[in-house]
Amino acid sequence: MRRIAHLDMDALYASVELLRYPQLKGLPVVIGGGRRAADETLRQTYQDHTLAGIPVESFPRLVDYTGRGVITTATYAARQFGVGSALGLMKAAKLCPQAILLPVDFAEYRKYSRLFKDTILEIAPQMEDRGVDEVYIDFSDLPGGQREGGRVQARLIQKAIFDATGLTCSVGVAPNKLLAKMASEFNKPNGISIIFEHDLQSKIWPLACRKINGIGPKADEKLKSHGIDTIGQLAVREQQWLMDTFGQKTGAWMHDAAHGRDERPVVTESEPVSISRETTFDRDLHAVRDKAELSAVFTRLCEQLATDLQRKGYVGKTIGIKLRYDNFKTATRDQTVDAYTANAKAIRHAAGLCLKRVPLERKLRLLGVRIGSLALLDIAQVATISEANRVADETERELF
DNA sequence: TCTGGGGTCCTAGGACCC
DNA sequence: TCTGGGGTCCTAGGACCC
Repeated sequence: MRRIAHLDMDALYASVELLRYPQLKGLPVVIGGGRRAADETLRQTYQDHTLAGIPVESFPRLVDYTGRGVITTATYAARQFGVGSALGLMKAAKLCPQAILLPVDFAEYRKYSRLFKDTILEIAPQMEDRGVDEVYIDFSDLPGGQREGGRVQARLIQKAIFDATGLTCSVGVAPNKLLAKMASEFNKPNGISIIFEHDLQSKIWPLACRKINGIGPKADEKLKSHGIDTIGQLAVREQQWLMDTFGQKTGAWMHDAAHGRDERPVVTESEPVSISRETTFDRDLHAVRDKAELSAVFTRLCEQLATDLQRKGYVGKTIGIKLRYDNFKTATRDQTVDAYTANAKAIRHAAGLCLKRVPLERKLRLLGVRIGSLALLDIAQVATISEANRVADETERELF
C-alpha cells in the first residue's frame, strides 16, 4: 500500500531562536527584517550581547523598527495580536508594538534544516526536500512503514529529530502527497495524523478549498464566487464544469484533488531550473537621478549570481531582470544568449540589454537578476564558456 | 513608511519549421 | 491568392509555495 508522509517542522525559525533565547518562551516574538541598513543596527544589537543572559527587557521591540522588512515568522503569542507571516513590520508595529523583534538568521535555520533532514535520511532514504522546514517521505517500501498506517515510523522519526535538534515537528501520513500535506496540519504542534482513503469524506471534505496545496487566494476567491467554499462542495461539481471555468488542466486537477487523488511520486533528486538574486532598496530609486547607486546594486547582483552559479557548478543561457516599481507593479525581461555562462560580466552585459527594453520612468523599489536554461558545468562546455567570457570582457560597458 | 527573497509551474502569443 | 495543422522555442506575466 502506498503510504506517504509529510513532515513539517513546528515554527522552525521561532523554535531555533527559542533554543538560543529560552527566556523568550511564551512571549510575543516576531522574526523578520532583511539585510538592509535599517536592519543592521538590529543585527548589531544581538551581536553585542552575549548569548547567555540577555534580560527580556533589553530585547529590541517591534515599535523601534524603521525598515521595509516583513514578518517571516511570529510566535503564537504574537499571532494573537493579528500579526503573522508576510505582514509588513511597520504595519505589525501598530498591532503589537511591544512584540520582541529578532532579525532573521537563515544561516542558523539552514544548519538545523540540514540536521533534521540528515536525521530522516538515516531512517528513511526516500525523502523529497520541500524547502527549509518540510519534506515528503515515502513509507511504502520502508521496513515497518505500513505499521499502524505509518504511525510507528512517524513516531520514530519525530523522536530521532527531537533527540538530534531539540526541535519538534508534525507528521501526516496518507495514501499520497496531497493528503499527507493536509494531514500534517491536523495535530500541530508535535503531532501525528494518519489518514486513509476512507477518511476522505469525514476529514477532508469539510475543509476549506484553500487547504489544498495549490489553491491560493485567487483561485479560492473565484471558487467562492461560485458558491464553493469547502472541498466537499468542490468534489460534487462536474469535472467538465470545472474545466470550462478554470481551464482544462487546472479544472481537471481540482476535481482530482477534491477526490483525494494524487499520483505524484516522491522525488529524491532534482536539478534547479533557475537561480536568481534580487533586492529591495531602502528607498525607491530613479533610473536617471539615482543612476550611480542603481548601477552599483545591479553589478553587485550580477556578481552574486555568478558566484552562486560557480559555487553550485552550473552555467545558464537565459538571462533576465526583474523590476518592481514604486506602485508594486512588476516587469520582467529576459534574453537567451548563444553561449552558456557563469560569468559576472557576461551576465551583467545581457541583463543590461534587458534593462534597455523596460520602461524606466517610474521609481523602482526592487531590482533582480535571474538566470535560467541551466546546465551542469562539465568538461565539454569549458571551451565554449571561456570563449564567451572573453567576448563578454571585451564588450563590457556601462549601461546605466 | 504597507507589501522580502528564492523558487516552480502554467498560459498564451508569435516566430519558425515541417 | 485567403489559407492547415502540428511541434518547439522564446518571451512576459501571473499564481502559488516555502
